Amino acid sequence: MHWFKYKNALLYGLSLALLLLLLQWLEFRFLVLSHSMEVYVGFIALLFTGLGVWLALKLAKPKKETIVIEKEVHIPAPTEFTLNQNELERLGISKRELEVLQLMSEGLSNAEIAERLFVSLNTIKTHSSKLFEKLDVKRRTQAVEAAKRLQLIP
Amino acid sequence: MHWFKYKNALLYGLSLALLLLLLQWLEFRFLVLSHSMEVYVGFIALLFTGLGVWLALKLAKPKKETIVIEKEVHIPAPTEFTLNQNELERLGISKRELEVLQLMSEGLSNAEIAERLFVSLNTIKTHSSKLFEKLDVKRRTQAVEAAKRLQLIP
DNA sequence: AACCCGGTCATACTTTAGTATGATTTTGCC
DNA sequence: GGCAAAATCATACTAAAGTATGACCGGGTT
Repeated sequence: MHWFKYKNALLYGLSLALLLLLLQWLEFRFLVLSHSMEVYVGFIALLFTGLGVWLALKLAKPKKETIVIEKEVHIPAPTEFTLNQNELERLGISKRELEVLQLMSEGLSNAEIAERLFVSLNTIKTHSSKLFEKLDVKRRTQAVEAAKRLQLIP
Repeated sequence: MHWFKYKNALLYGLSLALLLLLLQWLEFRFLVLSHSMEVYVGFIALLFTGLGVWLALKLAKPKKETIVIEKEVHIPAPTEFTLNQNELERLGISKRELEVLQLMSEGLSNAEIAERLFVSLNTIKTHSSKLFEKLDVKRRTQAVEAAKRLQLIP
């Protein structure tokens, strides 16, 4: 049924034809009746002005306005961890101290951490004490809390 | 300077006046030169059709067609916490024990937890000992780790 | 060479955490 | 009312955590 595409064109063509016919008739009438030329021409002008307006309104392409709506989508995804280097430097936390912090957050005891890093228990105690100072906390549990908040550990 | 409002109206009025003048002149010309009526009227029709189109395009409110595009935006957002009741029951963890667990995860010491819950330090020790058993861990840091993994705490 | 810093370790001590055991009270439930 | 689980508390102890202080070493800076 692709003739639908031409429906409008056909309609306009017919309308135009009808108008021309009307024009002919009017011309005849006015000439015969010897009415004034001005009225006739005025009428034509009015008529075709109307036609123009109508055509324009019908055929004018609508302006497309795109509205982008941002839709929030909650992704339970594991926001991949990226270390906050700035905070590290700001707090003056060294590489070794960060290692200790990470193992702490995994629930290891000082003794286990010492074993992992091949150093003595006392060394780990020193590291953790300095860490608590730098993180301004009192206990390892608070240290883990703070470190996670500051993006120092996952 | 409110006369600006009528600028367009004035402009259109003037244009119309000019057109009428042109009309008069054309009429004179065609009548004097005895040109055919049809050509004259056709010209008028064309002219005013154009005028109509122009008027319509100028004055009509532009048709707007809104296109809505939904754009997905990833929000690293606060994955809202929902307690895992199943795990709680499976491990046989009581309400009170869960409370203690939560305060533990906030980095509170046993003494501080006792103060918060208006009970003795020994009570908290008992609770935490039972918790470690149920969670199959040895230390509070591991307990917090495990509890977070099992969705018992945020 | 003198200096600082990070890392290491030790000793000595205090505090907190965690275990074991037993007892009493509270509470929900049949 | 009586039972069981939960909650409370105590004593006594061990283990771990945390503090304070001082020392040593090696790499990099001035």
